[in-house]
Amino acid sequence: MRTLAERLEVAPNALYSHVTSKTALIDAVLDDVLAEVEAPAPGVGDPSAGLHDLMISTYQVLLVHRDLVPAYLARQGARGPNAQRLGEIMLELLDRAGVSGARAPEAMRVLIVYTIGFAAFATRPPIDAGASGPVPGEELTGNFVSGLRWLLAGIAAPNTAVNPRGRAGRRDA
Amino acid sequence: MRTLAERLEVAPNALYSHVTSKTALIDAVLDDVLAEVEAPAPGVGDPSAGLHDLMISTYQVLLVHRDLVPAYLARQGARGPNAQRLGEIMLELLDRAGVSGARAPEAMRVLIVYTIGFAAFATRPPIDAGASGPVPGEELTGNFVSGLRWLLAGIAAPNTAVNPRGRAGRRDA
DNA sequence: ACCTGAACACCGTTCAAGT
DNA sequence: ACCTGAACACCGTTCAAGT
Repeated sequence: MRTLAERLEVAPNALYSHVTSKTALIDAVLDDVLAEVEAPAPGVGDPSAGLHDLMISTYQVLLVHRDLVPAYLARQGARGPNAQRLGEIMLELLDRAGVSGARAPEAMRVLIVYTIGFAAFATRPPIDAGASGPVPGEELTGNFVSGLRWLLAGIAAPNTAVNPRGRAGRRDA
Repeated sequence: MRTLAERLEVAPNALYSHVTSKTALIDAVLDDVLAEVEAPAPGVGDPSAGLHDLMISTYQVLLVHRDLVPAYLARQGARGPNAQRLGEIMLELLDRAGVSGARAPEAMRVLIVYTIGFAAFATRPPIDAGASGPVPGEELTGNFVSGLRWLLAGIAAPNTAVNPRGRAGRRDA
């Protein structure tokens, strides 16, 4: 807060005329950033591909403020208006991909946690405060995409549960 | 640090005779906790089931110190001896599950990020500091397991890539 | 509505000194 | 080897007061 105030050339406590707390500010910033996520128009295109693109866009957008992401993850991706909008889009895509009922919110949460988790993971410890090369964690994007595909493949598969001790998976029968 | 020192009934700076920094302490604690993860003996049992059980055990063990997990995630799961041991076990299981070469470390990282990410996500914001019911986030275990199964199914599947624009996935041809 | 100075109640960490 | 008192350089936040 003090650093931000310095950058705005005001006293630190002046910020509290605009924001109730640091946490609320971070939540607001992250949700603001989510406005830049490129979401496919509802009802058009392959839903699986739509989910694929949506999560990748989310991942890349989160990387812009990657230092704030861990806090965001711990706060369970505080639901701002933009996060809410993306949630609705995800459910629509999942529904068209054949994932509905109790499985839908589960799949959504898994995709969200995976994506935010990877963005938080990409956060490099501040080794060199000066150098500002390409966005760190960008090298991990390929890894993120691989996992995303595995996840989507598993979600799309009818019931390919990898059950530990025999007994084919049947979660909703 | 000051709270810990109080609990140990020593001055805060006394801790620095045993630990170089707060970050190092957290890393050590988390790695210590990882010692409790139940890992299957190498070479025996179904590797897919082994991975399944290993990640679930890791998830549950991390929940014990769930408030430290977000920091741990941001530090990329700092590699202590126990984390290293688990990594080797994972690679062995992946190999026996038919995942080798460049795909193996990718799959490993995906599984780790997913697991730590979910544990970090399970962290509840401290609403009620007093009440200590069952470990929070325990209700999310079912959701975690669902996602884990989807992930393992996707990893195990030969090449069921969900490619955005046609063109069947072939990552290592 | 938006800012300020001053202060409160904290942090992690270092340093010199003790035993 | 392990501890202490004192201090440094910070935090986020509140409060009363100014315009």
